[in-house]
Amino acid sequence: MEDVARLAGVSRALVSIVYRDAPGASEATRARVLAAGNELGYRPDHRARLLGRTRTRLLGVTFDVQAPFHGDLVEALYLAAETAGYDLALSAVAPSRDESRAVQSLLDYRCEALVLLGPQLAHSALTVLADSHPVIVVGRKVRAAGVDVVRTDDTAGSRLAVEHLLSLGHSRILHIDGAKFPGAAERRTGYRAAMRKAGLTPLVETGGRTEADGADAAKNFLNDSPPVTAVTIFNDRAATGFLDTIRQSSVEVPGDLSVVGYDNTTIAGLSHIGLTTIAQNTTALAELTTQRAIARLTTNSTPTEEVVTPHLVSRATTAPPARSHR
Amino acid sequence: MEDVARLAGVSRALVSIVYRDAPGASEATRARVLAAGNELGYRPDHRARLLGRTRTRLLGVTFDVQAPFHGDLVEALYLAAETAGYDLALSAVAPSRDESRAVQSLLDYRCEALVLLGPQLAHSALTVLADSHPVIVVGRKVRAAGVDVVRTDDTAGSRLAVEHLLSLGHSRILHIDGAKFPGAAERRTGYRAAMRKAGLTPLVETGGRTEADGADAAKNFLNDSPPVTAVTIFNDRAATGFLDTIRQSSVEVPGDLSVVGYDNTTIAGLSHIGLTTIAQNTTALAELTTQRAIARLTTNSTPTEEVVTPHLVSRATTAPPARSHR
DNA sequence: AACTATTACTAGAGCGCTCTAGTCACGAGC
DNA sequence: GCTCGTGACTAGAGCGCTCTAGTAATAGTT
Repeated sequence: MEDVARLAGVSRALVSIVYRDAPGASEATRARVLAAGNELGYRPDHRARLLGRTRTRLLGVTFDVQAPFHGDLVEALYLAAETAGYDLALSAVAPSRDESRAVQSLLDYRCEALVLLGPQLAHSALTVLADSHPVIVVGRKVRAAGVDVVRTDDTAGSRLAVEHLLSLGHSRILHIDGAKFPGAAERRTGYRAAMRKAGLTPLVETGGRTEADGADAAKNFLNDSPPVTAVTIFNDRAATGFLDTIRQSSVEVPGDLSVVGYDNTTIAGLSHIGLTTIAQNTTALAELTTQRAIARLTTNSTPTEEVVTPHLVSRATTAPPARSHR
Repeated sequence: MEDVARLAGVSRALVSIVYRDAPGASEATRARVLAAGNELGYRPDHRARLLGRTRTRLLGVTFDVQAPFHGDLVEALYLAAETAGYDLALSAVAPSRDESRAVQSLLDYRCEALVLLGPQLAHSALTVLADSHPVIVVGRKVRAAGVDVVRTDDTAGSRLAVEHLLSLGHSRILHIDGAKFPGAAERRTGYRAAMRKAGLTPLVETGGRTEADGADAAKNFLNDSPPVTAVTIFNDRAATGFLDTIRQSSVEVPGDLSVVGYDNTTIAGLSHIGLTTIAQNTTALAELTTQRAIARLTTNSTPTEEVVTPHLVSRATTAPPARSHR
């Protein structure tokens, strides 16, 4: 920085002004400083920059390194944060690295706010964190004090799935749930409500969130062969596992059985899977997340719960029920 | 820090010593300082820490947010880096965020070394980076000047796949390659070499790295129905796409067709997929990567190429060829 | 001509640590 | 009794920025 200042014939402060795009420098010198900087290959030291200023404008994000949906969200968050003039610090959650570890490392970097993607942390832990920092939980409905929540309206999402199937003519619809994972309860509720509203009896089987969980559910399904013509499944990962197993049996999809997933991850859209699914609006989720974080940081806004409406993406795994099953 | 020092009745420097676990403090005061720190909830500011010290001990890692194999590697890297006393900074690569962006942001944080997972950067770009920092490329064979490479012996991996199939009695084996992606050339070469060594004629079809690429290859395969009894595929993602499509046809796996993938990602091991695959040793890759980074940083070691031996994981997608095909 | 505003710029403190160069006390060695 | 070494501790500069307060010069007002 010193060198750039010298080369451009200005003070260090002026260089700082130019590189921050702050007012207080004429166009001429601005150009001169940037030219000097380029010549010397100068790039401001991000750490020092953060140290010096009162606000770090750093958003800490924890994500599951194995969840494709988190990948989509992270990408959207980069975009949203950048346009708002904030920076992202990533911290991965993995089997050998739990969430509290991930969060601690973010705090050590003095992130101003914590964005937790589908966290499994206990309510108490969330409350403790929220004491000292704005905490934005994404994709999980929590009622922890002082915590912002940005999530998809999962109840509505499940309802959409059921309504789609109803409109195709199905009436015997099974739901394979996500056990205790974030969002599972709401998706179960939405399914039940939509079924009752249609005068039908809900039927729920326990599932999970991974492909293996979906495959297990499929095995049970093939064993029990319940009299259903359609299935809504907790998420796309479980749905692909389910599909994969079902397709190895004599049951045809969507001929004998329609299947609806949830999340609209990249994998659902692949032509050979062609999974009908409920799309979460990652862009909206990401934008609301950064908006909330910034509101909490810059105004005395109190935590809110933002709910984003999902929509259905119809692909190849749903069709009217076969005649024999009607 | 000031407060902790005051409470413990020592100087700030002493607090620093204690928190760095550096020599120069008696056990008694060490305990006193830590107690004071705990009471005040003190955690050293990571940014300031990095600024003050000459070495940042920060390893920058770029990874693809959608590649499950990268997820596995990142997890292993956290472990390896931590035991070596280094810290990790993650920067995601995504469709809307290219590698040079990801790398720049790491440099702004003054990472000491760059770890690039399966980078697609041009040789020239790598060389430029390597001019100013140790660069460790993981999982791609590059011959760029000054760049360390840590990778799996992909030629050997492909050979393992072919030998496994040969030992089961196959002789008509097709390879669906990974086009221009990292590792594709070596895997193709290994396949060809193993086939020739067995006196057989290599047969290669163009594939890719995603599930969709694998599914496309499967469609072509079903159209052309080449006279083969086994297929080795570039990676697990493509292999699952391939399998998924094949399983919807009348072709039985492994009855009519054996399939071998590559990477041993979590998904390959799922019971319903049961993909026979070539396992890369992520732990070894991660350890060698940090070792190399540290060697480059602390000694005047010149770049090397470290090659890790893969092994075959036999699951349910391979079996002896059906009689009709022999 | 004397005043205030505004623009362009600079000096220097401060962010929260680390680290070098010390000081001080105490015991060992001759 | 003197030096020397060692372990425990401290003072204060420095890391590379930002930011407040201030100066100098020019323009606008009455």
